[in-house]
Amino acid sequence: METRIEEYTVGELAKAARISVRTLHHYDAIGLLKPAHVAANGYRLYRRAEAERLQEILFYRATGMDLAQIALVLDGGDDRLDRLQAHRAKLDADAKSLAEMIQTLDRSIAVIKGDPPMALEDLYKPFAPETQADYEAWLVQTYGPTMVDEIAKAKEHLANADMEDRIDQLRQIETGLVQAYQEGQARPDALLDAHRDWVSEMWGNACPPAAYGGLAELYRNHPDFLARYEALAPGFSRWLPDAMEAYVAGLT
Amino acid sequence: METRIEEYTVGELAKAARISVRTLHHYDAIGLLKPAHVAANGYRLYRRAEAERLQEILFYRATGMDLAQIALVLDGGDDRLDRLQAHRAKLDADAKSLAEMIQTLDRSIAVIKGDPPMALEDLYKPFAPETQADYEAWLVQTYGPTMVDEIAKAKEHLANADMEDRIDQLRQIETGLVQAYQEGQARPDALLDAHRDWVSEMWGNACPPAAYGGLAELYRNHPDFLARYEALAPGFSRWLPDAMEAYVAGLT
DNA sequence: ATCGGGCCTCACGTGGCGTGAGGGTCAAGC
DNA sequence: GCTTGACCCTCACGCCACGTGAGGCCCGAT
Repeated sequence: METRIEEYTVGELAKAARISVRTLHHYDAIGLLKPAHVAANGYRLYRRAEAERLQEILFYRATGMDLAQIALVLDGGDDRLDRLQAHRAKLDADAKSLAEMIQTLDRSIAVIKGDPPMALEDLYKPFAPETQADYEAWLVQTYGPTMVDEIAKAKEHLANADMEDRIDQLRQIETGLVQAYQEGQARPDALLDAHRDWVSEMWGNACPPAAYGGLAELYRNHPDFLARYEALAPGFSRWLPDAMEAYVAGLT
Repeated sequence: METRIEEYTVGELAKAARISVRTLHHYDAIGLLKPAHVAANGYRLYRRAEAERLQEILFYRATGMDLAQIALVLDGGDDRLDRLQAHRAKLDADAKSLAEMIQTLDRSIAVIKGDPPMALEDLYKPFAPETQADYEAWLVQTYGPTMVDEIAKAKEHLANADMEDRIDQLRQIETGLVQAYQEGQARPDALLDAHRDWVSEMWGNACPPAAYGGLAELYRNHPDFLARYEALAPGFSRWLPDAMEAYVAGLT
């Protein structure tokens, strides 16, 4: 009873690792995992070294790494750590955009369900809790802390009764903008003037073009605004920031 | 001066929507967005209705929805809400698996950096904070609250000095298992007997086969365990749960 | 000799486009 | 009226990680 060297066929290895035979063929084809040798009949034969390498491959695959990167991590030189951290950064970015998608979708679902689409009052009085943080971060980064303080002061001047009036004004401006969008107007500059004035008053009588452009960016990316403007008319949430930026560009 | 009906060519629409012409061709090809009509020269011509539909498409695309689903959401009947919620559920699942990937990868990076790979003491004394929650949730779901209480009681009997001894024992068992793995042993039953005994004592002298199998599942999925066992030997983190389950299956 | 279950090599399909190749169309300037 | 350059068109292959046959060889058991 002679002891053969321990070797696995594709089927055996695939079963042990709970993957498909095709996957092993694929890894062979792209050079990621070659069999220890190929028998005369063409059969691929793997040994323990290959089985271990396969497990490593699957471990990294389970973290979402693509096969080319896995090959580099396993065979590359000293920069394993760099590559892993690069991958880690990518996962972070993915997680971030996923979180944004979820928020946007949630708002949309709420709107369709008939829940009030995040009342204007909440968006602007002064700003919703989550919105507030993003918004202030952006303000500070762009204009420094002074601006934020000024806005805070300006807001205190607005009594509640005033606020309702102002919200009504904004609603009218927005209705006009939606009409402009639906009629296909290219440059609703008069309405945007009014909008910028409105924002300006909210910000303590200052809204330089760059700030208005920044606000466009905020509208484009923030789930609360996105869902609210999308609810006004399909496509409006994407049109408005574009129009705002075109308007800013036109302010010579 | 006759007023032509407002129409956009592919290039104009693409530029306005900040997408590529190819994308419009693609949407036409799959029937997601057809031009209002095609001119005699073969040019695609879009009107405002199509422009709005495009904006809707892009809005949903930005939430990660695939084109077939978008078509259903836009053209389908009353089940818009269902489809949106189904998509929402998928995003949740994605987010969950992404979070697991990130944790696993983080542990691995920490190990490579030379940080202690999450000390055994922390994993088992009694359990790390995060691990604890998952673990208890699983225990409760599987065995009911009684079991959890019993384990808590059993743990109190273990003084700190005892604990160090026990950790040493576990380390020896694990070293043996790693050897078994690297030598390609198919059924390291004796070692797994020892391991189950060890676990059993931790759990107040009870570790039925099903519970041991459940532990295998925990090892297979939990980032802390994954990274720790992967650190012992490449591939070991995947081999061990398999071996544990085979062992359980063999307990007739 | 036959049968069932491996193993092999093509080779196309998936999704959402990118990126040419090769060729018609249109407004403007000469 | 002719050229130029910026549009437009239709194929058609490439990407990534395999799934899923199709068609055929190999091997041990009956």
